[in-house]
Amino acid sequence: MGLTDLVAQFIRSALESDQSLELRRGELAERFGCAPSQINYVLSTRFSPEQGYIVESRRGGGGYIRIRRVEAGPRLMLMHALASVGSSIDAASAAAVLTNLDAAGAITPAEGRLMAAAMSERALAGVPAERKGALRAEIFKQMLLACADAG
Amino acid sequence: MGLTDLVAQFIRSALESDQSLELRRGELAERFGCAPSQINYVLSTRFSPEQGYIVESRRGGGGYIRIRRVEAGPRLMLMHALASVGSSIDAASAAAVLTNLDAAGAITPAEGRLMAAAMSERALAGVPAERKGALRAEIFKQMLLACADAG
DNA sequence: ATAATAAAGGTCAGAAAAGGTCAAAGGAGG
DNA sequence: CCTCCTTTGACCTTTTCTGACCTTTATTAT
Repeated sequence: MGLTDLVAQFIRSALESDQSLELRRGELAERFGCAPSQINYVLSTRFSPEQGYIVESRRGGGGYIRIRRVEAGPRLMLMHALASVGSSIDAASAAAVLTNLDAAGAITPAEGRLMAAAMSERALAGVPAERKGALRAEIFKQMLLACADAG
Repeated sequence: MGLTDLVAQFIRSALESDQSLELRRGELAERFGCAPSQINYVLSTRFSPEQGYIVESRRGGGGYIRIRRVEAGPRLMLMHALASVGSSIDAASAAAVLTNLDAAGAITPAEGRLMAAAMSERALAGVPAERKGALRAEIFKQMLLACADAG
């Protein structure tokens, strides 16, 4: 497992016991023997708002980084997801939304994988680049509606 | 025996002891003294979904290729369905396939609805008629693969 | 008070480390 | 010779990681 995933795992497990966690970028970097900016990379790729996290920070002496997990009810999350899709979306963002929905229990892991597959670059290869995002959004919305229907 | 079959043999025997195997494309290529892209050729001609294998990969630092054999049962049925889809399919035929899979217990009703929604006329509105069938087939196959992936 | 200094964290470009694609050359068999 | 399967190489995309440089905040010296 790469450094990024190690750090991400460390943070996730810390978030399991406490619902919000505060840390020092420098300390964490030192603990994992990496460049401090690596921590920013982990945060931006693994703890984005789309994935259901809020990250706040403060610079200067006594600075810190605070990470919080945000969760709403399943129903609300589905609606919120539907609204957030808009008229175009890329595969990575869609996957992040799905991760979030799964974590909140709004969809099952199997449903998440299914939807991700339907919208993957692979599935939509052959669609002109300029139309891909819009098509993905349309498919996504139809699937989310089907989910909301079932639930 | 050609290179392709040698590599295929190597992978198959590794899959005999372990049900899933993870490897580095570069390493394998080096071991067999061939171009890395040769590995892709082996995988696509000898370890396709139609042949009962699921291949996943990841690029970038720490990247890998994972190969899994699908055993008999519902999963294999999904693979067969996948093989039957072909390069183009209309919504009605897709629905028929889904009905069969559901009846056979290979997918849940919820998964069926989800897939149907992803391939619905509604979702694919805006796609030129002459491309719609091919796109639906591609999406369908990716979704079936994702289903087989689960578990 | 003000100015300098120290102590955080932020950004971004670029190198490095994988794997992917595709067209074209090579070979074996009919 | 012709066709199909193999094999390669050039070029591409994705993901990770680092280092140089920047901004913000707190503390300390004048």
